[in-house]
Amino acid sequence: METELTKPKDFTDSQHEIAHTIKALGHPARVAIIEYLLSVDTCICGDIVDVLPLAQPTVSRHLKELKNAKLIKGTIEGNTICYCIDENTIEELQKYFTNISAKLTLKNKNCC
Amino acid sequence: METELTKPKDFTDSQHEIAHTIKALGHPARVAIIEYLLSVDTCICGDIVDVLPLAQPTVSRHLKELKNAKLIKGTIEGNTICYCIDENTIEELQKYFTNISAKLTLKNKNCC
DNA sequence: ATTCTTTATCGTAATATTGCAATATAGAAA
DNA sequence: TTTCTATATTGCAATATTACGATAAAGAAT
Repeated sequence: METELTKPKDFTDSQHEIAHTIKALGHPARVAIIEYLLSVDTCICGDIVDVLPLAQPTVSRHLKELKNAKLIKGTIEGNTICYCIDENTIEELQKYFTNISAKLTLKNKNCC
Repeated sequence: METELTKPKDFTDSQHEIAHTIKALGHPARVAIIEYLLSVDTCICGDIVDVLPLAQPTVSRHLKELKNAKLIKGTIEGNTICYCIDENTIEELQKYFTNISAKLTLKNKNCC
Protein backbone atom coordinates (compact mmCIF):
# COMPACT_ATOMS: atom_id res chain seq x y z
CA MET A 1 0.00 0.00 0.00
CA GLU A 2 1.35 3.40 -0.94
CA THR A 3 -1.39 5.39 0.74
CA GLU A 4 -0.23 7.31 3.80
CA LEU A 5 -3.39 7.71 5.77
CA THR A 6 -1.80 9.34 8.81
CA LYS A 7 0.22 12.05 7.07
CA PRO A 8 -1.51 15.38 7.66
CA LYS A 9 -1.51 18.39 5.33
CA ASP A 10 -0.56 20.85 8.04
CA PHE A 11 0.23 21.11 11.72
CA THR A 12 -2.64 21.63 14.13
CA ASP A 13 -3.74 25.11 15.14
CA SER A 14 -2.56 24.34 18.64
CA GLN A 15 0.90 23.43 17.39
CA HIS A 16 1.09 26.64 15.37
CA GLU A 17 -0.01 28.69 18.35
CA ILE A 18 2.31 27.23 20.94
CA ALA A 19 5.23 27.42 18.51
CA HIS A 20 4.46 31.06 17.78
CA THR A 21 4.39 31.95 21.46
CA ILE A 22 7.54 30.02 22.25
CA LYS A 23 9.36 31.37 19.23
CA ALA A 24 8.90 34.90 20.55
CA LEU A 25 11.12 33.95 23.48
CA GLY A 26 13.69 32.28 21.27
CA HIS A 27 16.09 35.20 21.14
CA PRO A 28 18.43 36.43 23.87
CA ALA A 29 17.18 40.00 23.51
CA ARG A 30 13.62 38.96 24.21
CA VAL A 31 14.65 36.73 27.09
CA ALA A 32 16.58 39.68 28.49
CA ILE A 33 13.57 41.97 28.13
CA ILE A 34 11.32 39.56 30.01
CA GLU A 35 13.91 39.10 32.73
CA TYR A 36 14.33 42.85 33.02
CA LEU A 37 10.59 43.43 33.28
CA LEU A 38 10.50 40.77 35.96
CA SER A 39 13.24 42.48 37.92
CA VAL A 40 11.81 45.98 38.05
CA ASP A 41 9.02 47.02 40.38
CA THR A 42 7.64 49.77 38.25
CA CYS A 43 6.24 49.33 34.80
CA ILE A 44 7.93 52.46 33.50
CA CYS A 45 10.32 50.66 31.26
CA GLY A 46 11.79 53.30 29.04
CA ASP A 47 15.25 52.32 30.10
CA ILE A 48 15.19 48.84 28.61
CA VAL A 49 17.40 50.16 25.83
CA ASP A 50 20.06 51.06 28.41
CA VAL A 51 20.34 47.55 29.74
CA LEU A 52 20.46 45.78 26.38
CA PRO A 53 23.38 45.67 23.94
CA LEU A 54 21.15 46.90 21.13
CA ALA A 55 20.08 50.14 19.50
CA GLN A 56 16.68 51.63 20.28
CA PRO A 57 14.96 50.69 17.01
CA THR A 58 16.04 47.09 17.45
CA VAL A 59 14.69 46.98 20.99
CA SER A 60 11.46 48.45 19.73
CA ARG A 61 11.19 45.63 17.20
CA HIS A 62 11.74 43.00 19.86
CA LEU A 63 9.13 44.62 22.08
CA LYS A 64 6.70 44.54 19.19
CA GLU A 65 7.30 40.86 18.70
CA LEU A 66 6.82 40.09 22.37
CA LYS A 67 3.61 42.08 22.32
CA ASN A 68 2.44 40.30 19.19
CA ALA A 69 2.95 36.99 20.97
CA LYS A 70 1.11 38.37 24.00
CA LEU A 71 4.12 37.80 26.24
CA ILE A 72 4.00 41.46 27.23
CA LYS A 73 1.20 43.96 27.34
CA GLY A 74 1.06 47.71 27.76
CA THR A 75 0.97 50.92 25.88
CA ILE A 76 2.48 54.35 25.62
CA GLU A 77 -0.14 56.88 26.72
CA GLY A 78 1.28 60.33 27.25
CA ASN A 79 3.74 60.17 30.08
CA THR A 80 2.40 56.88 31.33
CA ILE A 81 4.89 54.59 29.63
CA CYS A 82 4.12 51.06 30.63
CA TYR A 83 5.18 47.60 29.59
CA CYS A 84 4.47 44.52 31.67
CA ILE A 85 4.75 40.80 31.34
CA ASP A 86 1.43 39.21 30.44
CA GLU A 87 0.99 36.73 33.27
CA ASN A 88 -1.62 34.76 31.40
CA THR A 89 0.68 33.79 28.58
CA ILE A 90 3.54 32.95 30.93
CA GLU A 91 1.15 30.78 32.87
CA GLU A 92 0.13 29.01 29.68
CA LEU A 93 3.75 28.23 28.94
CA GLN A 94 4.31 27.07 32.48
CA LYS A 95 1.34 24.74 32.25
CA TYR A 96 2.47 23.47 28.87
CA PHE A 97 5.85 22.35 30.20
CA THR A 98 4.50 21.15 33.51
CA ASN A 99 2.09 18.94 31.59
CA ILE A 100 4.89 17.48 29.48
CA SER A 101 7.00 16.86 32.56
CA ALA A 102 4.11 15.14 34.29
CA LYS A 103 3.46 12.88 31.33
CA LEU A 104 7.14 12.02 31.11
CA THR A 105 7.24 10.75 34.66
CA LEU A 106 4.53 8.24 33.75
CA LYS A 107 6.42 6.92 30.77
CA ASN A 108 8.53 3.88 30.23
CA LYS A 109 12.14 4.78 30.98
CA ASN A 110 13.66 1.69 29.37
CA CYS A 111 15.21 3.43 26.46
CA CYS A 112 17.71 6.07 25.42
CA MET B 1 26.64 62.76 30.99
CA GLU B 2 26.95 60.74 27.85
CA THR B 3 28.39 57.66 29.53
CA GLU B 4 26.03 54.70 29.63
CA LEU B 5 27.31 52.67 32.50
CA THR B 6 24.56 50.08 32.44
CA LYS B 7 24.58 49.20 28.76
CA PRO B 8 26.25 45.81 28.37
CA LYS B 9 28.22 44.61 25.35
CA ASP B 10 26.39 41.33 25.05
CA PHE B 11 23.63 39.28 26.60
CA THR B 12 24.54 36.98 29.47
CA ASP B 13 25.51 33.36 28.86
CA SER B 14 22.36 32.33 30.65
CA GLN B 15 20.22 34.45 28.32
CA HIS B 16 21.92 32.96 25.28
CA GLU B 17 21.44 29.45 26.59
CA ILE B 18 17.80 29.69 27.53
CA ALA B 19 17.00 31.44 24.25
CA HIS B 20 18.77 28.70 22.31
CA THR B 21 16.82 25.97 24.06
CA ILE B 22 13.50 27.76 23.71
CA LYS B 23 14.16 28.65 20.10
CA ALA B 24 14.45 24.97 19.27
CA LEU B 25 10.78 24.59 20.18
CA GLY B 26 9.74 27.67 18.26
CA HIS B 27 8.57 25.85 15.17
CA PRO B 28 5.36 23.85 14.72
CA ALA B 29 7.26 20.88 13.34
CA ARG B 30 9.40 20.62 16.43
CA VAL B 31 6.43 21.10 18.73
CA ALA B 32 4.69 18.33 16.81
CA ILE B 33 7.71 16.04 17.15
CA ILE B 34 7.87 16.53 20.92
CA GLU B 35 4.13 15.96 21.22
CA TYR B 36 4.39 12.83 19.12
CA LEU B 37 7.27 11.46 21.18
CA LEU B 38 5.21 12.15 24.26
CA SER B 39 2.25 10.23 22.87
CA VAL B 40 4.01 7.00 21.91
CA ASP B 41 5.02 4.36 24.36
CA THR B 42 7.90 2.99 22.43
CA CYS B 43 10.95 4.91 21.46
CA ILE B 44 11.04 3.43 17.98
CA CYS B 45 10.17 6.59 16.21
CA GLY B 46 10.92 5.98 12.58
CA ASP B 47 7.37 6.87 11.70
CA ILE B 48 7.58 10.51 12.73
CA VAL B 49 7.77 11.38 9.05
CA ASP B 50 4.37 9.79 8.53
CA VAL B 51 2.63 12.01 11.06
CA LEU B 52 4.17 15.28 9.94
CA PRO B 53 3.35 17.30 6.81
CA LEU B 54 7.00 17.36 5.81
CA ALA B 55 9.45 15.37 3.73
CA GLN B 56 11.93 13.05 5.39
CA PRO B 57 15.03 15.24 4.99
CA THR B 58 13.20 18.15 6.57
CA VAL B 59 12.12 16.05 9.52
CA SER B 60 15.69 14.89 9.90
CA ARG B 61 16.85 18.48 10.11
CA HIS B 62 14.28 19.31 12.77
CA LEU B 63 15.31 16.26 14.77
CA LYS B 64 18.92 17.38 14.55
CA GLU B 65 18.00 20.78 15.88
CA LEU B 66 16.02 19.32 18.76
CA LYS B 67 18.96 17.07 19.56
CA ASN B 68 21.38 19.98 19.37
CA ALA B 69 19.25 21.84 21.92
CA LYS B 70 19.14 18.69 24.06
CA LEU B 71 15.37 18.55 23.89
CA ILE B 72 15.62 15.02 22.58
CA LYS B 73 18.22 12.34 22.95
CA GLY B 74 18.83 9.02 21.25
CA THR B 75 20.68 7.42 18.45
CA ILE B 76 20.35 5.11 15.51
CA GLU B 77 22.28 1.93 16.28
CA GLY B 78 21.62 -0.87 13.88
CA ASN B 79 17.99 -1.80 14.21
CA THR B 80 17.64 -0.09 17.55
CA ILE B 81 16.16 3.17 16.36
CA CYS B 82 15.43 5.35 19.32
CA TYR B 83 14.51 8.95 19.94
CA CYS B 84 13.22 10.18 23.27
CA ILE B 85 12.43 13.47 24.93
CA ASP B 86 15.23 14.57 27.24
CA GLU B 87 13.39 14.97 30.53
CA ASN B 88 16.14 17.08 32.03
CA THR B 89 15.83 19.86 29.50
CA ILE B 90 12.04 19.86 29.64
CA GLU B 91 12.30 20.08 33.40
CA GLU B 92 14.64 23.06 33.07
CA LEU B 93 12.10 24.83 30.89
CA GLN B 94 9.31 23.95 33.29
CA LYS B 95 11.29 25.40 36.19
CA TYR B 96 12.17 28.49 34.20
CA PHE B 97 8.54 29.35 33.58
CA THR B 98 7.36 28.27 37.00
CA ASN B 99 9.94 30.63 38.49
CA ILE B 100 8.72 33.52 36.35
CA SER B 101 5.11 32.78 37.27
CA ALA B 102 5.99 32.67 40.95
CA LYS B 103 7.79 35.99 40.80
CA LEU B 104 4.89 37.56 38.94
CA THR B 105 2.42 36.67 41.68
CA LEU B 106 4.56 38.67 44.11
CA LYS B 107 4.61 41.76 41.96
CA ASN B 108 2.64 44.97 42.02
CA LYS B 109 -0.41 44.53 39.81
CA ASN B 110 -1.26 48.24 39.60
CA CYS B 111 -0.33 48.71 36.00
CA CYS B 112 -1.15 47.62 32.44
C1' DA C 1 27.31 -9.38 -2.96
C1' DT C 2 22.95 -7.19 -3.84
C1' DT C 3 18.95 -5.19 -2.38
C1' DC C 4 15.98 -3.07 0.99
C1' DT C 5 15.06 0.07 4.56
C1' DT C 6 15.98 3.92 7.26
C1' DT C 7 18.22 8.08 8.39
C1' DA C 8 21.54 11.79 7.31
C1' DT C 9 23.71 15.13 4.36
C1' DC C 10 24.29 18.12 0.37
C1' DG C 11 22.86 21.63 -2.86
C1' DT C 12 19.98 25.21 -3.67
C1' DA C 13 16.00 28.30 -3.64
C1' DA C 14 12.63 30.85 -1.09
C1' DT C 15 11.59 33.20 2.92
C1' DA C 16 12.26 35.17 7.54
C1' DT C 17 14.95 37.41 10.97
C1' DT C 18 18.00 40.65 12.81
C1' DG C 19 20.31 44.99 13.21
C1' DC C 20 21.13 49.82 12.61
C1' DA C 21 20.87 54.52 10.61
C1' DA C 22 17.59 57.69 9.32
C1' DT C 23 13.25 59.40 9.94
C1' DA C 24 8.59 59.88 11.76
C1' DT C 25 5.39 60.49 15.54
C1' DA C 26 3.55 62.36 19.64
C1' DG C 27 3.10 64.18 24.02
C1' DA C 28 5.74 67.23 27.54
C1' DA C 29 8.23 71.18 28.64
C1' DA C 30 9.78 75.59 27.67
C1' DT D 1 5.24 77.71 18.60
C1' DT D 2 9.57 75.45 19.34
C1' DT D 3 12.25 72.18 21.55
C1' DC D 4 12.97 68.06 24.08
C1' DT D 5 12.27 63.31 25.08
C1' DA D 6 10.72 58.77 24.14
C1' DT D 7 9.05 55.34 21.11
C1' DA D 8 7.82 53.55 16.50
C1' DT D 9 8.53 52.85 11.64
C1' DT D 10 11.00 52.60 7.30
C1' DG D 11 14.66 51.11 4.33
C1' DC D 12 18.11 48.58 3.55
C1' DA D 13 21.96 44.80 4.14
C1' DA D 14 23.58 40.72 6.29
C1' DT D 15 22.48 36.46 8.02
C1' DA D 16 19.64 32.52 9.35
C1' DT D 17 15.95 29.40 8.60
C1' DT D 18 13.16 26.35 6.15
C1' DA D 19 12.00 23.15 2.60
C1' DC D 20 12.70 19.63 -0.75
C1' DG D 21 14.93 16.69 -4.32
C1' DA D 22 18.90 14.12 -4.96
C1' DT D 23 22.24 11.52 -2.98
C1' DA D 24 24.97 9.20 0.58
C1' DA D 25 25.59 6.03 4.38
C1' DA D 26 24.93 1.96 6.97
C1' DG D 27 23.01 -1.98 8.87
C1' DA D 28 19.39 -5.80 7.76
C1' DA D 29 17.57 -9.14 4.82
C1' DT D 30 17.88 -12.01 0.98
